[in-house]
Amino acid sequence: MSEDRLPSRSESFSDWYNQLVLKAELADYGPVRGTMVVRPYGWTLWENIKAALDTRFKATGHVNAAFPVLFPMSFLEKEKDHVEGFSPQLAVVTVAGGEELDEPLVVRPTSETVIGHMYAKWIQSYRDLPVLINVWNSVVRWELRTKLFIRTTEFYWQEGHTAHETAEEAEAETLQMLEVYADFAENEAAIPVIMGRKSESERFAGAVNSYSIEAMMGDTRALQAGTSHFLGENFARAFEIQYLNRENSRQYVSTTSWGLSTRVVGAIIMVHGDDQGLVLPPRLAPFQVVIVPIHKNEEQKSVVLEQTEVVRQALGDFRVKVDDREEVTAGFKFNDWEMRGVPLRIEIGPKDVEQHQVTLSRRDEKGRSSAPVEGVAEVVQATLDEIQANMLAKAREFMRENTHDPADYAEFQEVVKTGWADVWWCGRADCEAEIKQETKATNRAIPLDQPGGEGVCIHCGNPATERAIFARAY
RNA sequence: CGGGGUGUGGCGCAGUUGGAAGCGCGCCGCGUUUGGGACGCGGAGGUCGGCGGUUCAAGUCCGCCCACCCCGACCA
Repeated sequence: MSEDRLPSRSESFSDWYNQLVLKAELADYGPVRGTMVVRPYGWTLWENIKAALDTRFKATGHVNAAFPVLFPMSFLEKEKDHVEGFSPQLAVVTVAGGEELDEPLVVRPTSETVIGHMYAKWIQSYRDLPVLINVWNSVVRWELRTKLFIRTTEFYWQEGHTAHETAEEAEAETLQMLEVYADFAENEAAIPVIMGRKSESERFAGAVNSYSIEAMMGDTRALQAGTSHFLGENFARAFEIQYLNRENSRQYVSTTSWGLSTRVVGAIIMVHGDDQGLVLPPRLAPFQVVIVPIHKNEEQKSVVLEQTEVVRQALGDFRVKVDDREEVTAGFKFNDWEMRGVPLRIEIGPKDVEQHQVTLSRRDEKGRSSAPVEGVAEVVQATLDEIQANMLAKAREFMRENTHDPADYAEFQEVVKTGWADVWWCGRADCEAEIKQETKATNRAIPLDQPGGEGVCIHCGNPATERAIFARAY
C-alpha cells in the first residue's frame, strides 16, 4: 500500500493543517521565510471567494481601483497610532536604481495613508462624496511567526476605503460592510460568525472603532475572518481630506476601511476539514463535482466513457472535473478527491451504465446513493444545496456546543482551554490584559447582538453592561 | 532576541568502533491492472548545509558559520 495519510486532527491539529495545505496543493512555502505560493487549486478557491465578495461590493455601490505598492515612509508617520502599530512589521526599500533613496519607501502593509493622500486631492465638495472604492491587492507585513494562509509575510486581500460627509454615514458604512462579510461567510463559506466590536487593545491602529467577524476553528480557537473599521476623522485630519459642505464651510470627511484576506481560505480548511482532508463548500469549491469513470477492459471503457460524456454535458452548469487518469486506480482517486474536498463525487461504472444511473457520494456525509441519468442535473443541484446547508448547520452546532457561559472566573479559566467563553465584561483594558496573562484567552469581540441588562465582570467583578467573547485565537 | 531541535536523491529517513552512500515513498519506461489508497520487471536521480581542521582515510571526530523547524516574545 502506498498510502500517504494525514495526521489526525485530534492528534495534532497544527500538523494536520500544514500537511493538508501542502498535500491538497492549495499552497506551498515561498523561498523567503514566511512567504506563500498559492497554487492553482488554492488560487481558484480564492478567485471564487473574490467573485462572491466582489458581487456584493458592487451591489452596495462600490467600485474597484488600484493604488501603488510603494509609498513614502512619511505617509505612515502622519497618523500617530497608525505608524506605532505598523512600524515593527514594515518592509522598507532604501535602495532603488542602484542608489540610496533620499526618503525610504515602504512596501504597503495597508493602504489607508496612500489612499488618504489621493482622496485629499480628489475630494473638494460634498458633491464628491461619498467615495466608495475597493482594492484587490497584496500587502506585506513582517510577521515573526507565520502559518500558511493564516498569517503570511505577504498576503492577498481586498481593502475597501470610503469617505463620507458625516460620521453617522461612515459608521453605517462600516457596519454595512461587516454585514456583507458575515453574509458571505455564512452563505458562501458555510462559516457561522459572530459580528462584534473590538476592544481597545485589539483595535486597528488609527481606528476609532474596529469591528470583526469571528469564527470558531475546528480546534475551537478563534479566527478573525474579516474586519471593518470606522476611522472617524483621524486619517482625514492627517491627510487634510476636507470638503466644502452644504453650508459652504470646510469640513473633514469621515472615513472607513474594511478588509478580508486569503486568511479566509485557512478558515474554510479549519472549520470544515476532517481526517480525510478538505471539505469545501459547494458555492466556493474549484470543482463542485468530480466524475470518476470505472472500467476493467476496453469494451467497458468505451461505454463508460461515452456515458461519462453524457453526464458531463448534462452538468454543464456546474464546475465539473472528469478524472480519467489511467495510471491510478479508482480507489486512489476517491481518496485523492476526498482529500481535496470536492463536495460531490459521481462514479460511473459498468453496473451504472447498465442501469442508466450514476452513483453519488457526498463529501460531507458517509455513504452512497444512486440517481438516474435522466434529470441528473436536478439531483446534483439539490444535493449540492443540501451539502452547503449541512456544512453551515454542522459548523453552527459545533460553535454552539463549544461556547460556554461560565458562572465564575475559575470556571472561565477552564472553559477557555477548550472553547469560547461568552461572559459579562467590564471593558477595561487592564482587566483584559490580566485575563490574557492568566489564560492566554483574549477578547475576540463584543457582539453587536447583546441581550441587554447588566451583570458583573467575569474577572474583576466590576459592573458590566456588555457581554464579550473570550477565546484563544490564531 | 532567549530556550530546544534538525540539516544525507523530489519527500520521509537509516548510516554501528572513521574504511566502497543506502532504504521507503515519489519520479521515468514496458506490461498486467481500475467499484476504497494495485502489482511485476527495468531505470534515472547525491559537491552528505557551508568553510576550515585532525587523519593514510571524514556523512561519521573537532572548530566556526549558515539555514530551517518547534516553544516564547511580536502580530492577528
